[in-house]
Amino acid sequence: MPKPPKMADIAKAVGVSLMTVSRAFRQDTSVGEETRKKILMIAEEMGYVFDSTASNLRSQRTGFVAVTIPSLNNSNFADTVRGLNEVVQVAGLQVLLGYTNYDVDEEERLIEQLLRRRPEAMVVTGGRHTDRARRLLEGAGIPVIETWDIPQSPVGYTVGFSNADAMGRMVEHLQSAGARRLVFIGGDDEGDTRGADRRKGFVAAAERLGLDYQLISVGPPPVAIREGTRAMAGVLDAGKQIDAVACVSDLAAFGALTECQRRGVSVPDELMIAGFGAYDIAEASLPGLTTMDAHSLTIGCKAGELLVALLRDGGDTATAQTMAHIEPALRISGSTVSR
Amino acid sequence: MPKPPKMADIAKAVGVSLMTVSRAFRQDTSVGEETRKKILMIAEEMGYVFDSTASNLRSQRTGFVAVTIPSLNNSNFADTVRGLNEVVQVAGLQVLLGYTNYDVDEEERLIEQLLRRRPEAMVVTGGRHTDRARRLLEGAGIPVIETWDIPQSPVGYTVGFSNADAMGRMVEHLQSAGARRLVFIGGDDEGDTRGADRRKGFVAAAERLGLDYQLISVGPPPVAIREGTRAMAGVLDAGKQIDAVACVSDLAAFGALTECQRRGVSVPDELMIAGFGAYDIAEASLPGLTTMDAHSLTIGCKAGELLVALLRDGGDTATAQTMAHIEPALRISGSTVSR
DNA sequence: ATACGGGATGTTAACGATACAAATCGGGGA
DNA sequence: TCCCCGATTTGTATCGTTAACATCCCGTAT
Repeated sequence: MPKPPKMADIAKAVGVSLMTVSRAFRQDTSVGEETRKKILMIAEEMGYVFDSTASNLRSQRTGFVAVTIPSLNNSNFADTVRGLNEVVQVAGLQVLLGYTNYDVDEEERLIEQLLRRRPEAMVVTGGRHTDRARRLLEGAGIPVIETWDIPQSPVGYTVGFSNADAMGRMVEHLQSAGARRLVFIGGDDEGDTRGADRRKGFVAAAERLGLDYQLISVGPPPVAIREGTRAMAGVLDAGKQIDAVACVSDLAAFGALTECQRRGVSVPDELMIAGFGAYDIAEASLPGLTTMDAHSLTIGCKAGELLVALLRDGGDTATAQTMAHIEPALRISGSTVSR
Repeated sequence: MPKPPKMADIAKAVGVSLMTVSRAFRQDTSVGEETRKKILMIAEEMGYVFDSTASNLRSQRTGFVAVTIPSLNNSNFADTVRGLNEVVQVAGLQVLLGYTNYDVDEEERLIEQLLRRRPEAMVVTGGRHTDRARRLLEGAGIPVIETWDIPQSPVGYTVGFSNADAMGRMVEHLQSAGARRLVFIGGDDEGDTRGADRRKGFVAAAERLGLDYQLISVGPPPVAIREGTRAMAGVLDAGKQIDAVACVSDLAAFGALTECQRRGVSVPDELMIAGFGAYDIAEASLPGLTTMDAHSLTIGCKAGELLVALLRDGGDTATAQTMAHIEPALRISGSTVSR
């Protein structure tokens, strides 16, 4: 098999210099209309495919945006990545995605792995990192955006909200709907700071409002439908009288809901159920799930826009605010309020 | 800000040659135990981060695996990517993901975009491509794997199944469960060959078995919960007597199911509903959804294993079969059979 | 003692594009 | 007619790493 052609080969074939070919492949540089057309035509004929690896090295620009998320499945992060992707791809950037599996050590490995690729910006989920990960991020010399959290001491930029406050508002809603004895269903806190914050917010609000409460942990995140079902079964088996269940995610809430239905427990009349995240299923289930819309997609879009602006201005960071707050919205539906 | 250190700087600091540093960062090359330890220590101290862009260029290896999928949201492909990712990442490969949005022209653009990054292998969803896309894939000189389909004339390797046959089996199941008048709910075929094949399989089986049927299209894919709800509403409004609804995906089936429940139509007694894809929701809903498990995760894993093997052997393709068939499994549940 | 082998290290020249600076070419104004 | 200007094109060095080959050192077989 013959070696694939490179720019020099095109140049020879067309009868121009290497540099002219190079510029013909870029948008804005000055090349004669004729020349460019000819070059592109011959390149296509010869089956030339531009080699970014060389370009990346020489220009010191990769067009990569590195993104770390805990998990793609059973989580809102997929939406965030989608929003981010849509925004950055029109700017000619390519997302490099990595999964931390809710583990900060894994995150550290991942961040180092990704930084080797010389991304031009880094978007991470959450604000808790190992010391080394922090050092790596700070030393990388690229914009860093932390999402889904409001860290106490951010590394760089932030696009997020307070998970604790959001869950607190949910508890307030449950109280105002008449609930006095609550249960929180969530995953292990280990590594999932968002889940942990929601639990903390739940506890804080419940105590502030003088409500009776109990916490249930179902194991490592992500907390999906199955876990919600199991936890609900446990709660109902225990036989303790309760009024409302707040779940760390809509998936768990949906699992809890179906378990109730399976056992003939009427929702919301006998028991209210609340979720988190505004998944599609919250709207579709019967009854609909009351949930907290964290605007996952918007978080991604905002992060993307911020990042594109930062990269365009070339470090002229004055234009952008350091901390974007995306206020979650309470969506009340049939699982906590009779219709 | 001082420029980030490179290998040469480490070399100087440690007092060895550049090459020794380079070797120290790789696994298998011969470097003295002492020397390596010292190099790694000083590198860490100096905050050195390996630069793959240079390595990629010189070694002509990127460690990238390019993957194109129609959509990450509301689809099985997320699982396939997850499986693929898990397998290839232990081999030190990084997935480069792109979304075609169920459009072959978009796919062509994407494939070219991705090939510029010089991936070492390419995994695409489906077997239909533009001529140019095909040419690009064939000329890239890397292993190409088509998934989720069995193309008539594959570009390279295949990991998939016959969507038509799978849906045919579903129709057989519905018939044997007593259904005679069927409805198929799917998206526009435009670009979604998998959906189109399922519809074809539905039609073929229905005609073969002498069943009455009707086809409903709900617009461009992905076909999610909302679309299922809407389509079901349309069917019920039409008032025509039917026995079973087969959906192109579990999400649509779930939407259809909840719409029935909203209207008091008993499933499966008055109407059977079948989905496709074995999403979590199929198991969790009440009643459970009868579905066709296409083994999305397995498809990804198999593709990953194949690809890792191909890359290790360095083109010694004799070891691997060209076409891996992953037989879907029918999962019968409460939405088509009374329990 | 000499030759030999193999592990550890060093030297040089790429990989394929782009930054930067310099050269070429017409054409309009003095 | 000559010079200068902008548009277009060219030449050369270089991005940071690794392949390929050369060298050195030391223990062991002969």
